[in-house]
Formats: sequence, structure tokens, C-alpha cells
Amino acid sequence: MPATAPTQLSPRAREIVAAARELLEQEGVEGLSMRRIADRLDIRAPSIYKHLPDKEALEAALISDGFTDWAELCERAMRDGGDPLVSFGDAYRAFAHSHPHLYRLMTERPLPRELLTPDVEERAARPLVDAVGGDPDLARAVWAFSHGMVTLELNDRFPPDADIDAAWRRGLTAFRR
Amino acid sequence: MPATAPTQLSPRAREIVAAARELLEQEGVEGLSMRRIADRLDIRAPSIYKHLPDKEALEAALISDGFTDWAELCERAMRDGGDPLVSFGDAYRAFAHSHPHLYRLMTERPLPRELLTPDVEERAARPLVDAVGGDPDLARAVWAFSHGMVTLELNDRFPPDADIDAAWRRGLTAFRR
DNA sequence: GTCTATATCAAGATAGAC
DNA sequence: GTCTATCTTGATATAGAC
Repeated sequence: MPATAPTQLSPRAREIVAAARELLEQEGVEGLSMRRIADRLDIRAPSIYKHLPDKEALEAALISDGFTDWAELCERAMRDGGDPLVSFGDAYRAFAHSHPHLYRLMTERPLPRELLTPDVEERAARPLVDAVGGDPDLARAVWAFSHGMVTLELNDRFPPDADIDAAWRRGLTAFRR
Repeated sequence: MPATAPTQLSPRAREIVAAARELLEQEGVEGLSMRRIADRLDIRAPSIYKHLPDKEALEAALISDGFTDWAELCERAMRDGGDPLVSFGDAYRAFAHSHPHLYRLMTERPLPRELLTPDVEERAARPLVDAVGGDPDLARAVWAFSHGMVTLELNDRFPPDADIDAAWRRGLTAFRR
């Protein structure tokens, strides 16, 4: 029997996912355990399994929510006028920096696509494709640049004196024309 | 007492690191355990601790070796003539694809810099800085683009019909002038 | 240089009572 | 919807004998 995305989570399941999200954002992917999620709700870990099938489903719910949040933020940013690539870069950076651990969960390994809310990945990708006039290769290049900047930054890979704003500008203007 | 990089590993420690590297490249970071490294050498896990202080030191040795391998590959690529950015991109991609799990270990979290072979990080960064004429912002932008492309590719984030070669070309030519 | 025995800890998950 | 009790597995690491 293939795994399928839950059409909807029960209210209680949503509460569990909300607690998991708080835990994830505060402690990181390594700290996200069924036991510790349960602690935050003052229940025992086995109770979670009455509402969600397993940990993979819980992570998939977190990732789906993350995509939705990102899509909303990005759609809003693209509506605000100004250079579309700069708006995109600013939004990308802002999202990753406000939720670094969620961002990691969303990007560090292959997606459990069968478990995600349908179409959520496509929705998250659309604003950038539109912003570059529909050129998929350019969209992928801009995405890769932004993703690379953000992860190198989050992982403290640039030297302390690096001008990270300048590197962002250098990259985005290179793609502008 | 601050942790310090081992000036040199004993011959036996080098054998352990070599076994760990094989295991890492075959099974990934999650599969890299002291027990399983020991298995490959037909010894028990506690014996490892007579040669290396702990797992962190072992990972640091793997990362140092990875930087050295990368630096050698990249230096060679830059000597081979042709467009420097294209040579760099090809080398970056080749390295990440031949050692995806080592690449992950080297990039997915902050580096244990105090434990690395001295200057190995700088050596790994130099060829690109030289290739772009010493402009550090441009070097960082190209690095971010390459790192982003590679991780999105390794994590299967591009759609099946994506023309990944075209996205690489689009990015690298954008940086060329 | 390697061993056994052990400490310590934590993870995901299930059964079945209430 | 939650509980207790439990299974199963696996991790890093230390002590001390050989």
C-alpha cells in the first residue's frame, strides 16, 4: 500500500504539528523527537501515534507547512514592486534566517513527495519562474544561487569579514541581464 | 583545554580513517558509526579510541582529507586552460558527484575548524578567488551558485525533465561578465 | 593493539488497558 | 485520547584485563 498525503489532519494532529514546529525551530532537526514533542504537550510519546502514523508523516506535515509559508511570503514580496530578483533574494534570505531549522528540514534531503500536501512544491516554485519571465534554466540558476548563499551563511562558511550583502548583490545583478 | 588539530595521525589511525571514508561514501553520514567502522577492520569499536580521541576527531580527519582532495582536483582543473569559470564548475560538480556523502559531511554543518589540518580550508578556496581575478564578492557568488546547484541536484530537487546542464551554463555565463 | 564488559542514553514504535 | 509497559535497536564512550 503506497503512502498517501493526508487530505487533512485532525485538529489534534494539527496541535501536535504546531508543537513539533516550535520544537524544531528552537532545537533543530536533531532535537526533534517524538518524546520531546510529547513533552511540550504534556502527554506521552505513544499518544502521538493515535493522531499521526509515524515520524515521517509528521516531518512531511512540517515541510508542507513550510512550503506554504514560503509561498505566501514570496508571493507577497513579488507583488511589492521593485526589482523582482532583488525582491526574491530578500524574501529568500528572510525566510531562511527566520526559520533556519525548518529551512534545513525542507532542503537537506530528498523530499517525501508522496506525503506532502498536493501541489505545494509547485506553488512554492512559481513566483520565481514568473519573476524571470518563464525561463526555467534562469529560474533554476537563481534558485541555486540563493540556496547556496543561504546555506553557506547558515553554516558559517564565509569568513568573518566577508561582505555578504555585496556577494548577494553581485550574484543577483549578474542574473539581471 | 582547547581541542587542537592532530599534527599527524599514526599509521593505524590513518587506516581507521580510510575505512571510515569507505563506509561514509557507501552508506552516508547516517551510517557512519564507530561500530561499523570497526566492523570493516575486523576489530571492536572501543579499539578505535586507542588511536583517535573521539568521533569528532575522526570526522574532522575525513573533512580535512576531503578539502585536500578537492584542492588538488581544483588546482589541476584550473591549470588545464579553457574558461576558468567553466573549469571550476565542472570540477565542483565532478567532486560532489563522485563523493556525495563526503561532500555533505564537508558542507552541511559548521566546520570543526580547530580540529582541521591547518590552512586546508584556505587552500581549498584559493583557486576560485584566483580564477575570478581576486574579487572576493564574485568568488563567493560563484561558490554559492555552484554549491546550490550541487546540493539541489544531489537532493533530487529539480524536476525530472530539468536541463541541469543548461542551468549550469546559464549561471556560469552570467558570472563571466 | 585489541579485547570483554559495561555505563549511559536515546531513539521509533506497538500492545493493550482505561 | 491517553496511559503504562515494553520491544528493539543503536549510538558514544570508558575501565581495565590480556
